[in-house]
Amino acid sequence: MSALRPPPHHESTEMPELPEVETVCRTLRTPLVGRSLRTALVTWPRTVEPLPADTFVDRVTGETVASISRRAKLIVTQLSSGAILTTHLRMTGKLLYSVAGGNGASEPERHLRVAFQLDNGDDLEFYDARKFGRMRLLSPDEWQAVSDSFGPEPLSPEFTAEVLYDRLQRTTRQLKPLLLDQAFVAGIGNIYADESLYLARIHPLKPASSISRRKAGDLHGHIVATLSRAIDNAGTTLRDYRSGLGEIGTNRASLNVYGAAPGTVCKRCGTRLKRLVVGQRGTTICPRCQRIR
DNA sequence: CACTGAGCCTGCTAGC
DNA sequence: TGCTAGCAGGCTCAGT
Repeated sequence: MSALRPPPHHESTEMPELPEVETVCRTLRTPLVGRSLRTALVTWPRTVEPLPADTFVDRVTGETVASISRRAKLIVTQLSSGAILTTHLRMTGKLLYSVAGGNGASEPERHLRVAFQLDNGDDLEFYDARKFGRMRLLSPDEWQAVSDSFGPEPLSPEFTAEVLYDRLQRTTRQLKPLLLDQAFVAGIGNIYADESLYLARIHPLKPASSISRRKAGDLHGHIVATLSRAIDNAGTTLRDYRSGLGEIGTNRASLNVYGAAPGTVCKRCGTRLKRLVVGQRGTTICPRCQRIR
């Protein structure tokens, strides 16, 4: 048993969350809308399941991209036939536009899972080292059901402090796993959950229903501000994340706790940050600013 | 209902 | 230097 040995430090990797996915959508919109898909190639069939790869290819070939938008962490590509192509990057997925001939931002070819050639000769390529990412082709009804399964968009007008407070009142679940639950609020992942809780000075294990109206207001403000700032900075790149054009995001400099090296101290009070596991996910807090009670 | 753990995957790294 | 065990994590599903 080596339980007494200090846990090894693994450099954190970012996973695309709302700001990163939003950035991918924005960068792909201009080059992609109006283009048609001349060919499609699936090199890892599970990426497009439950459809068989050949069915996916048949259905998508010849389609034209009508629009690109984001819902939760999904890139939503509306196709001219009415079908909807959703892309979830999960951990290491990258959806990259690459100009004819050029390799998709020098990604290793062995990580290519799905590729589309466009009618102008350019390519749209889905790379994913870990193979957790998914592309799904849905009917409008299926898409509606998926979209309805998500909670409110945190940057939409409907997500007010009062709405958040009301939703928090209805459950005793721990705050952090709740924020990560896409049915509670859409698009938040490990980075922005930790950052928002830190800024609002709330312990990640606090029961949701114990949050006061005032604290809920703080949390709401910090969620909105944190996500907005990250979008302004084109997302957070620690290692893998890239925009649709292969660019890194610069939001890393704005992070307070996520990915902090061991020994890092709180910017507010100088206390050594603490790493814990909440809901099976690495979590960094300031033990002084974020008290259970 | 709230929570836990397994499974999906492979790149990376600590530790030998 | 070279090898390997184990960690990283969004999401789904099964079990308590």
